[in-house]
Amino acid sequence: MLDSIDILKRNTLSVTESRKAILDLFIDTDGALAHADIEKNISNDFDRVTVYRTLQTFFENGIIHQIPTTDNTVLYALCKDKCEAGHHHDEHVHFICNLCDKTICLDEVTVPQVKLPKGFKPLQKAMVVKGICAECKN
Amino acid sequence: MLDSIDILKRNTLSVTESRKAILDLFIDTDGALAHADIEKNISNDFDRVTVYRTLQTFFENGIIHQIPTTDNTVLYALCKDKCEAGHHHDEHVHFICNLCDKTICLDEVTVPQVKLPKGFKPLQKAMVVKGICAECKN
DNA sequence: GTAACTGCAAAATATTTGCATCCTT
DNA sequence: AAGGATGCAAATATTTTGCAGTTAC
Repeated sequence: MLDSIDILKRNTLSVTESRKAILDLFIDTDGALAHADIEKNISNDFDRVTVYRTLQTFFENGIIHQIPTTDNTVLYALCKDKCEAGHHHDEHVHFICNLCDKTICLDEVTVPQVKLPKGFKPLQKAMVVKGICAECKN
Repeated sequence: MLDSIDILKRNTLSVTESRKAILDLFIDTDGALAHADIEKNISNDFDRVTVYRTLQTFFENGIIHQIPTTDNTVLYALCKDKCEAGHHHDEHVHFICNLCDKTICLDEVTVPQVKLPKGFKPLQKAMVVKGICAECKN
């Protein structure tokens, strides 16, 4: 089981209330979170600025990764063990449900290779699929 | 050759200075534009609000499509002929160059199929590849 | 002439920065 | 004790909304 304190220590980050709370929220959430989601769902009230800085720190340390969106937000989701700072292994597909609006990391589904035109050198790739998730299908 | 007036008429939108200018900018740009890019590069000065509303209108009419990003912006790019309002055929790969920072529509590269876990129903998909573009490669 | 588009003003929202204080190690 | 993290205040930036005047058809 994932433990927020473990994760922080493993990344040599000091263990503070806000970091624990935000990390716990990620652990408890089966999906991605935007800044606004965190503000809305966090138990204790932390300063908005703290949330920004915490997300930034987590991202820089490879604890969370970003998911591209088309709505002026950035979504973040927990990285799996293989992620490291600066070298994310988050090339899995992300699924956004049109009904429940959740964004789910399909960790087991890797982004397929794609043949690019001559001269293009791919370094990272991201894939986002929208549709109906397994929960809402029922 | 693409003509802004044609495009507007084809979509039964009235032909105004701002719409022509913004559309011309898209036509002249080999790549995607964010709201900020438009404000920066447009010749005449249009109100910021007009740019927002124009992008919205173009998007709703299927003239431009959105490209997901991880930086609190939305990128827009011209749709090819096959795009129609409400039913975009923009499932091509987008390439973001780490050097020149341009976002390029690889119209000829379609987003590959991907096998999702049981129960997930895909409706749309997007793929963004980062790396070095053919221009910067040299 | 009429409907639609634009610009302006202003409100609402989101993000960043500096600094003093507090907390973790 | 020292460095780093937080909260507050404030500056900056972004997006939305309402309304009056203007323009396209």
